Amino acid sequence: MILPVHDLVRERITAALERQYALGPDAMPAIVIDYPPNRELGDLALPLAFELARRLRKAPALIAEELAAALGSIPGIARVEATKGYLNFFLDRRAFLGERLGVGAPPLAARPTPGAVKTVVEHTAINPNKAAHIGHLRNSALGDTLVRALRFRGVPVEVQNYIDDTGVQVADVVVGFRQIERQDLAGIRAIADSTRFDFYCWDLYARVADWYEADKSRLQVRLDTLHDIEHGGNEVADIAAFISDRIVRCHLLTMARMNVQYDLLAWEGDILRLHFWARAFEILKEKGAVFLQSQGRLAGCWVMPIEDEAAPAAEEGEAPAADEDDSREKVIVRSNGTVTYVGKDMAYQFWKFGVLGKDFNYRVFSQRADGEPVWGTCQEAAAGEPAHPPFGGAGAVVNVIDVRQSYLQKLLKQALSAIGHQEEADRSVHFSYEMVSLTHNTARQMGYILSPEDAARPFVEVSGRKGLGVKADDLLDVLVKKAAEEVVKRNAELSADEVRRIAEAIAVAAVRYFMIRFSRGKVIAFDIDEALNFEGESGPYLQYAVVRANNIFQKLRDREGIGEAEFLSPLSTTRTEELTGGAHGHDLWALVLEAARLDEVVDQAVRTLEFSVLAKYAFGLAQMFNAFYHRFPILNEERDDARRWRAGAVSYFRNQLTGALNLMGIPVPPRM
RNA sequence: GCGCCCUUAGCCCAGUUGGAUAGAGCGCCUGGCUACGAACCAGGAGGUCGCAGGUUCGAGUCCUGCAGGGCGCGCCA
Repeated sequence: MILPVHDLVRERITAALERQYALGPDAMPAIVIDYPPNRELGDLALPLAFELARRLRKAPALIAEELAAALGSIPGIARVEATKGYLNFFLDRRAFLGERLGVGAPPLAARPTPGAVKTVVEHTAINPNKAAHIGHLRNSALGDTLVRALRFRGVPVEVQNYIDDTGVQVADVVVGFRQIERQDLAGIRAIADSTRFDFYCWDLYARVADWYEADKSRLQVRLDTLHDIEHGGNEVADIAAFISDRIVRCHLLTMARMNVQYDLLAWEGDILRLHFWARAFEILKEKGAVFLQSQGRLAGCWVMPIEDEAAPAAEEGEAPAADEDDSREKVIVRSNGTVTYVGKDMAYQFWKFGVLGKDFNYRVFSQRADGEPVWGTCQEAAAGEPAHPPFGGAGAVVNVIDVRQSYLQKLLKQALSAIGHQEEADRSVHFSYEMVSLTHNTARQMGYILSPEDAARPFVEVSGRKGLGVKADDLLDVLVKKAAEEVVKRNAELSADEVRRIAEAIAVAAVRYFMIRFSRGKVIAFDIDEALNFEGESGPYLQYAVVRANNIFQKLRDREGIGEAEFLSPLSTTRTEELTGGAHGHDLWALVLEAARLDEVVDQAVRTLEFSVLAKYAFGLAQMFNAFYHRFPILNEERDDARRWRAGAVSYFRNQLTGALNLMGIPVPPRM
């Protein structure tokens, strides 16, 4: 962990600037900490002198030298050099690695995360009417990694999964069962008990689309069904409830394969039945956030004015374009009195922040693999569990939803602001990401016939098409099968069960790494062959690096009967030539320093919601280890001091990369 | 029409609040297994960072304009 060192350096620099140049708190520049291009130049680099040159009317090189002299000794810092205007810090290598291996002085206390308020993260939110597809995997991989990263930083997190059980998607499957298959609840239950129900509905949903297509008048059936579902208390509603319950359970199993878990499932039906919207509507009206439009094409609708932040009010010279009469309004309640999708979302968002003044009832929906309960909202107090944990009431909310929802997410912030909760609006974050498509090659492999329109584009958009797409479980199954073949090739003695478990872990790594490695604003084209290629930059590559490191200590136990901790404990008194001097001291140290940057990288990833930096960091670290491993013998090294320092570096690297993988939800198999 | 995003090697992508010589992977070429396992490593070829201005000691990174591409802007969800 490097951030405590950063903090100490900043603290000392600030003090030195005060002493040397009488800079007050207001004049203090931001202290940037970089890394020099190589370890011979130092371990931390501060371009501070360039920043101060103009203000102090001095050459950067001179300022750097003065600061280096003024700093005095800093615990953990061996020396400070001024080079070409940079202020370069050299860490005390023995103390640094010793602390992190627990064989020397206790490490600097990690700083508390500033503003660590309870954070609600909502992700996944798959329509509960068919199997999860490949696009959902990007959502849950990003969302779950965010959750893990926040918890790593000490932020209390509540993971919610929103279940839209009252929308047209569920209604369509209900229509399919009743109109096409002529099934009643009992018949559907029998199907659910005897098939992969989410797969069954996947196909049925496609058939319903065709059924509508064949006779457009049938769309009236959909409307009637939707109406029945919203009303409740009839068999149609019971069927819808049954279907969404069963499909959600399928989704939870799929996500569990990916090591994704939830604390609470929030059901849209409960938001309706508990009249969350009615309460939110009262608040919106009370605060004047919405008004009843009396004229124009939106007459009779309750609307919210849309702020156009593109027209800055700062320009006072010109009158705002109010006379254009295009001041935009978003319909919240239709003229027929029903609430729109946005309205329901506003009520849910208000509840998340604890500003709605109402709460759900809660029941245990299912059990996670780790034994913890997954809670679900429910309507009836009688059906609820009185002793439930507190839900909602967050200080910050992150909604993980694809970029197409940007407009609506912006409206949620505006609504919070409009009802006088500016702080909640500021802490209402849309974690957006681009879509997942397929490469042409993969689309063909999945049996698509490419239209001329598709062929003209660089990739094939499929997740929006009814009944098309790649099912998440199918993808995982293919990956597991392929991984198992590779494992068997290399470990002929393993049992089928062991191979299966290892292959599952590899498949998870392949998918989760692929979903994380691209920056979120980029459309990614999923390619089966690339995902199946376990060479190069991939999740399995990372796992392999850790497995290799673990094997070293396994060999140590097998050959010499010595445990890892015992082997490393003499390091506090071992001579440090291997670590500090010699021709290759920098190689070993570079690995240690890079491994230490995990906390800094996580910090950056959370700040920018950009988890590709975590993926790339982990990959670079693994590469660095593989090169080191190849170049330097560890157990086979003859000099005892070199042997132990190398093992120490490997041990620390292994701990840190394992931690990075854990943040990405990637497990480390015992062998590969 | 308005708004947001993308444009870096043949392909696919990293590049931190602006910092030292623009980096990986794939593909191509050359070389390396004596198990701390080669799902690996070493080396090579490959660059006008979309274009044009600007700010700065310093710009792939910030600002303005332009071009190409994607997405959004429903009394759908």
